[in-house]
Parts: sequence; structure tokens; C-alpha cells
Amino acid sequence: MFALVDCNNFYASCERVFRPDLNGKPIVVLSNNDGCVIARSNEAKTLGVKMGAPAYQFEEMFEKNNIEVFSSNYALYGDMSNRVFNLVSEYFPMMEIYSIDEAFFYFDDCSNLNLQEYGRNIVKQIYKCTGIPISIGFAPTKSLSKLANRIAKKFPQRTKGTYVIDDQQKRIKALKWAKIEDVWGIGRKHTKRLIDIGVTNAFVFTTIEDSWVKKTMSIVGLRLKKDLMGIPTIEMEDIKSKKNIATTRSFESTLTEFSDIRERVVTFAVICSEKLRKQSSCANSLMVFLLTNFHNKNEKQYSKSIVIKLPFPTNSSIELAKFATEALEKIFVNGYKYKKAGVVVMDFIPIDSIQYSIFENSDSRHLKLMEAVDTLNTSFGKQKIRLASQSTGRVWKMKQEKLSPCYTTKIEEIITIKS
DNA sequence: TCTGGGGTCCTAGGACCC
DNA sequence: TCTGGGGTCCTAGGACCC
Repeated sequence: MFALVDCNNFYASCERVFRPDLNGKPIVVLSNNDGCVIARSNEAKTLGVKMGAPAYQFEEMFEKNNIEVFSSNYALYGDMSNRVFNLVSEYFPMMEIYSIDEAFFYFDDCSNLNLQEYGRNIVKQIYKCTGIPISIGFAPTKSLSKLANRIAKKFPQRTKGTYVIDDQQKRIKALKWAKIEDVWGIGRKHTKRLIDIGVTNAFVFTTIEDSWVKKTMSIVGLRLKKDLMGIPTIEMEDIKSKKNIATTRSFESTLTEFSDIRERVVTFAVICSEKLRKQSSCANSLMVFLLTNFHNKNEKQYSKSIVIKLPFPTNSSIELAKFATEALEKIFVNGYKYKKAGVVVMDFIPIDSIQYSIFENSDSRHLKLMEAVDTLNTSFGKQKIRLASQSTGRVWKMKQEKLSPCYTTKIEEIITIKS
């Protein structure tokens, strides 16, 4: 049996944990730079706030309906996520963290368990210990457990947060209930193609020809079909480390000068290096991209990316910053108003399997230095030690006007209890 | 007149997820 | 004025190899 555990309206729920006065009130959480709505409490959903809505278009509406607005606080959400899944993992033998607010669990034998009761108990315990409401879906395959979870979330009174698909009748009933666009793995493009041939729910999807599915949706679609039919096809994965690491940002305003953009690209490369060192990997290649504002139809558009192969694998901030600058020089063109850039590092190898070369200029000498930099930045705050090519005085900042305290990760911001 | 067959690797782009 | 960021997997086609 698989179980999918998903936190309800996760970011909004995190904001509520230390602000019980917000229970029952509408909350939205905004993306970086306070750009778009990326999370909503149920109350905000009911009021009609759409996922991805640009915040500036809704300011009046937020005000009028007393919607509490937050900038995203990833330190808080990351920490709360760890708390939740550390606790849930005690109930199952196998866990696959799927995202910040979801994880799959698997167990071979649950014949002596009443899953409905087991799940409800977990939901209750997690809420009691962390303050985060979760939902659980049990089913014999991964995609069906996603669907079971959706049902649990949609009918909280009836399900009390847990739904189990454990026989054919329930499976078919659930599939018929699920609109095709809500099925895990079926996005906008496939929805359109499927609706064009009359497939409007998940059940009909499981009845169409394999050959059509394979041709139109590739092997991925076919696997999904089998999985929904109750044949376990999508397996548990043990994710040890990432295959790509990206740091990308929109700028607070448009930039035209090479030096301004270089400053940011260097910082992106440095952040990528830090993330690489955290997972003990070195990158063999690096990509830099640069974009104008594609929302602004009146401006000349430009978008370019470049991948460069590194002469040796590295996770040194100094080396990666240097290569990222070289890459940027190749794609930067004067005369455009740039809005976004990013650095992606790729082709990793574990740090302990690097072959150092006698002849090439490998960077083993940076290892100690980077270690020292990481230690200092951990103790004294992010980016306290920077490269000279990063900005020094005027540090550019994201717009984060509604940031909540880091209740669980900064000692100065911990809650005070008056008794 | 007539021009094989079987691979690998890389890249760009598409589709999806949260 | 203002529109996020970070991932995964798959396929087709080109270049190259023997």
C-alpha cells in the first residue's frame, strides 16, 4: 500500500501556527518580490483569490476582505516541513519526500491495520505536535494515493482527513469522480488533447487505447494509465541528491548595464556553489540565462542561455563565479532592458570521487577556504563573507514587505509567552 | 540503375510537478 | 510601476563512431 501525506494549504497553515488569531481568517502568501499569490487558506480560496494571481492587481480586494497577506518565509516553511515529515516517518517503513509539503510512504503488509483509523490517528497527532493540518490518501498505487488524498481533502467532514482506496469499486468510483485536468501527471496540454477525444474523467482515461496514449503522451502517459488501473507502475524513489541546482531571480526593476547584471549573476553562482557544497557534489557544467520582461509586449524581447563545460568539476564559489561571468559575457547584448537572470549547475559528481589532475588547474586549494567561508556565514548570517565581485555596499534586496518572523530558526525571533 | 546497419552521445525543447 | 522559483523526465534530431 502507498500513502500520500500532504499538508493542507501548507504555507498559509505555517503562517497560522504561531498566529492563532488568524484561524478562520483568509490568508494569502506571495512569491518572491511579493509578485504572485502562491498559497491561499480555504477562506481566501472561497473569496475567489486565484493561484498565481499578480498581487498588485488584487491589492484592493485584499484590503476590502481583510485578507492577511504574507511574503514567503522559506526558512519557516522548510523547518515546519522537517518537523511534520520527521514525525510522519515514524508511522511507515519507507518514505519518499516529494516536495516541501508532500511525501509518499510505502509498506508491504498492512493486513492487520485499519488504515482509516491509522490515518486519522496520524492526522490528529501531527496537528497536535506541529499545528499543521494534513490529509492522507491510501491506495495500492502512487497515482491512486494522490487521488485518495484529493478526496480526503475535498470532503474533510466525511473523511476526517483520511481516505482509503482498497477495492475495485472504490477505485472506479474515485476515477469517475476525478476530472481529467485534476489527475496527477496530466497538465494543460494533455488535458486539451484528451478532452478533444471525449476523455473528461480519469476513468475514461483508463479505457482508451494504449497505442494512442503512448503516441500522444509518451511512455510517461502510459505508465500513468497502468498505475491508475491499479497496477503499481510508478515506483518509490530514493532521492539522495539533486541532479540540477538553480538560482534564478527576477530583478526588482529592469537592468541595462552589464556590470549590474554581472553582480547578480555572480551572486547566483555563489548561492549555487553553497547548495552544491551542502549536498557534497561538484558540478561539471554550468548554465547562465538572461531574459527581458516577457510581460511587457511593447519592449524588444531577448532571451538567451548558454551552457559551458567546466575544465574540471568544482563547487568553489570563486571558480563558479568566474565561469558564470565568462558565460554571461557571451550572451549579454547591449540595448535591452533585462528583467531576469539565473545560474543552473549540472552534471554532478560526488566530491569524494573527484580525480584531481596533476596538469590541470583543479581547485583543491579552495576546499579549505570554502569551508571557512561556509562556517562564517553559518555563524554570522548569509552572505556576510562575499566575493569582491558581488555587491558590497548597496546590497540589492527582494521586495518582502510582509515577512513574518522566523519563529523556529532565529533565536531573536522566537515567540514570547506572557503568563 | 544500384549506396547498410547498428550504435552512442549531446542538445533543445516539451511536458509535467510543487 | 508591479506578473516566482525550483525541480524531473522524455523525445527527436544531429553528429559522430565502427
